[in-house]
Amino acid sequence: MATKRAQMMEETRAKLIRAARQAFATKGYAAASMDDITAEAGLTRGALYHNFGGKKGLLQAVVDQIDQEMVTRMLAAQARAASRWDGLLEEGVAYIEMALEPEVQRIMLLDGPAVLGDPSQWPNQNACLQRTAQTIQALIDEGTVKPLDAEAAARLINGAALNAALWIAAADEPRAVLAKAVEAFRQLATGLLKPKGDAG
Amino acid sequence: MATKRAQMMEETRAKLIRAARQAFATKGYAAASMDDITAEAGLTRGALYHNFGGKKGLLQAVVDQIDQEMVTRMLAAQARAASRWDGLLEEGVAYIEMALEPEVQRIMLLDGPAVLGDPSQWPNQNACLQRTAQTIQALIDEGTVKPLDAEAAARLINGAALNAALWIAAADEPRAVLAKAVEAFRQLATGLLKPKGDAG
DNA sequence: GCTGACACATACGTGCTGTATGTCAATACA
DNA sequence: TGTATTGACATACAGCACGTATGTGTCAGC
Repeated sequence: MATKRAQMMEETRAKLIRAARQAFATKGYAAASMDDITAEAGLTRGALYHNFGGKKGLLQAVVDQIDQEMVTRMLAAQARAASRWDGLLEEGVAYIEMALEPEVQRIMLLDGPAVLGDPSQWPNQNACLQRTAQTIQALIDEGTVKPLDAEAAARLINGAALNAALWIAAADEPRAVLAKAVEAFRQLATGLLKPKGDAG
Repeated sequence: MATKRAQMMEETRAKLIRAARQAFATKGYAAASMDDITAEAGLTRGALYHNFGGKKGLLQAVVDQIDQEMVTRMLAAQARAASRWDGLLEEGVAYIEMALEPEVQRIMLLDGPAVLGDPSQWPNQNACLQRTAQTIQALIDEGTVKPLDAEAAARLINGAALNAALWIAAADEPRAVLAKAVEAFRQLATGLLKPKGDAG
């Protein structure tokens, strides 16, 4: 195998990402020290700088990993839905529920945008958002949704879900608030629907 | 006058907030050093710690000030509208437009939540959000809007506007994107409207 | 088996934050 | 009016974290 070194390197990257994910989620990006992270991974800052170029690079790697996981879950949620429209709603609800997890909230919704800038500008191009935009475009094409800019609608829908999630997570009784938020989300989303019998 | 010292203190607070606002907006919270800020204000870190307790306290003060300004502008936007429903839409549009300003974006939308936590937990209680919630509650009471949780709807609407703004600000042609976003926002918001002839 | 390259470790300098202490002016009081 | 005390602010210091520059051991190629 000509890949022994490459394999080792993948392993160290994985260990660093794992430790960083833990530290960023619990302490936040600013308060998480690179010495602690690398020590937790059984390494030193040398490995970190070699593999990720710096602290921001490590955060980027963590963000990319979580983003991928979120897309997977959104696809699963959509696949369970009866119709494409229901699929969009389920995606949104799945997004809200994922954002309840402290890890997602802290890293993806708070520190990520603050440190790396606007999510839509991330190298990964924010796969979650693209998923939603594609679904909305399909709904426009099939005539279910009003003919408006798919990306704009996706941003608004995702933004609504995002803020709902932040609200829920900070609430005293997350479960009760979740129900209210999901209900409001479903109602709000109907604004995108084309009125019945419209010429289109 | 027993207020000479108090007056001086207000002046120093104002100077520090002004300098901090400038620095936070241009360089971001993390990259803005307290030495630079206080020097710009013609003071030292001693004054800063005495008046605001630390860097986070200073950010909080800046956030509160901007929050107040935003409420003022939202009230003005609502006042110009013909109906209460239009007022809600105009508030949203005003919010989007304000979020185009780098100062608002960087401080209120990125660094603020990341450093101080969820906006709804801020001491000031996020006046912008409360405004929107009040307006929606009034619309529910008058029968224009479906009977749902006003706070939930406000969070979703504000979140949608917020993300639209982040998107616009990062776009190559902000003006063109603004038009698309505002249109999508207006359409989305109709999801809150009660269907005509509904019993309510 | 030797050499070059690469992955990672170690050491050091710099800058920033927070605190502890000092100083001077303004108020209160006699 | 003179003095004591409070409080606003300045200064000095310690600790920590980041980034870089340099060193070291191990793996592929000839």
